[in-house]
Amino acid sequence: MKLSLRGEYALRALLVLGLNYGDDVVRIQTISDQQNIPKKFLEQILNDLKSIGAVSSRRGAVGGYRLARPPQNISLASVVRHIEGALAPVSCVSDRFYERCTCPDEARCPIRSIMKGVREAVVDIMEKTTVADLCEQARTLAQEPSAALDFSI
Amino acid sequence: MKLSLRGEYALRALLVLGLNYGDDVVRIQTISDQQNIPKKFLEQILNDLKSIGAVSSRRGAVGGYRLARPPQNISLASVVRHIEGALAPVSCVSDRFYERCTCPDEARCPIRSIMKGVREAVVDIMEKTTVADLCEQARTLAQEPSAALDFSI
DNA sequence: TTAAATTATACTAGGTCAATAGAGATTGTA
DNA sequence: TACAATCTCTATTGACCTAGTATAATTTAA
Repeated sequence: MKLSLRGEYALRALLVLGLNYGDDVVRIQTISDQQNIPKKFLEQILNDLKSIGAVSSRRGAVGGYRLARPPQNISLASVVRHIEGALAPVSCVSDRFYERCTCPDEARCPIRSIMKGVREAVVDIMEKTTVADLCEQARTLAQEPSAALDFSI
Repeated sequence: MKLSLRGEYALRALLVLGLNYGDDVVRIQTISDQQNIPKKFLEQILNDLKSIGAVSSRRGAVGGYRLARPPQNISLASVVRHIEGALAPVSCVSDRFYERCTCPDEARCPIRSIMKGVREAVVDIMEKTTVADLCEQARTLAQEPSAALDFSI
């Protein structure tokens, strides 16, 4: 049920780009340093994010990456789906990655009906959360005195 | 974000055993046939489920498996956690499989706070759903005329 | 022209997944 | 007792995936 490191890195990179939205491009090296992500690996990931139009890049001496769309327009669901595949725990309840499973009768499978619920809960959150929400949350947390954080959940 | 086949098979096997709860033991072969699960693979899985006290077995000529506890006492969460590991999408929000991640400041990580929500939603469902619920749902769906199923969701 | 950056492709070590294989232990029954 | 049916246990396999690393090419500003 876990996200790969690749997916996690993608979100963290988008967060950095989101916080710099409107400014100049951000170098891979900068993101790599700030977020402790191996640079060469990050290159691949950012390049990959171009194909869904989440980021765009400028090459050359003062090159780097920026968000290709406003941050409130990039949902976590779209990013994770592209990098990880289905959000659903089993592919027989996935909307865009549907695959028939080997159970005797899909329509009467009780596991399937439970998993539909799980999928819906996950999709709900990931679909409505955007890079803009991440940025807003980051700014809020940054102002919080560190003492208060110890008591959160 | 997906369950492995191993985990799916485990749930399907438990469903069969749940539907036979109170009766005699069920042979691996029977479960394998009913659910289209490779027999040798299923052997491993069932054996594994013994270690969390979900099932027990009888060896020998009329051997087989049965639930070791009442079905309402076996949560999907306990099974999936044992077979797959964390229910959380990132290990820094996992309760029993916690691992620090590489982000610069965990306490102020906005991705983390979103993922906490995802984890909670998943855990909520998986924790409160038991093998008994699967069985009940299976019986309900079995009575449903097939025409009605086409219109579900 | 040079340095700094992205782009592209290929490679790799290690791990996981989904089995399969085969020998062994246990038990009911003829 | 012999035997057949069953679970038990360990090992192995091939395919694929993960998390990178390596290298060379291309683009661009100064």
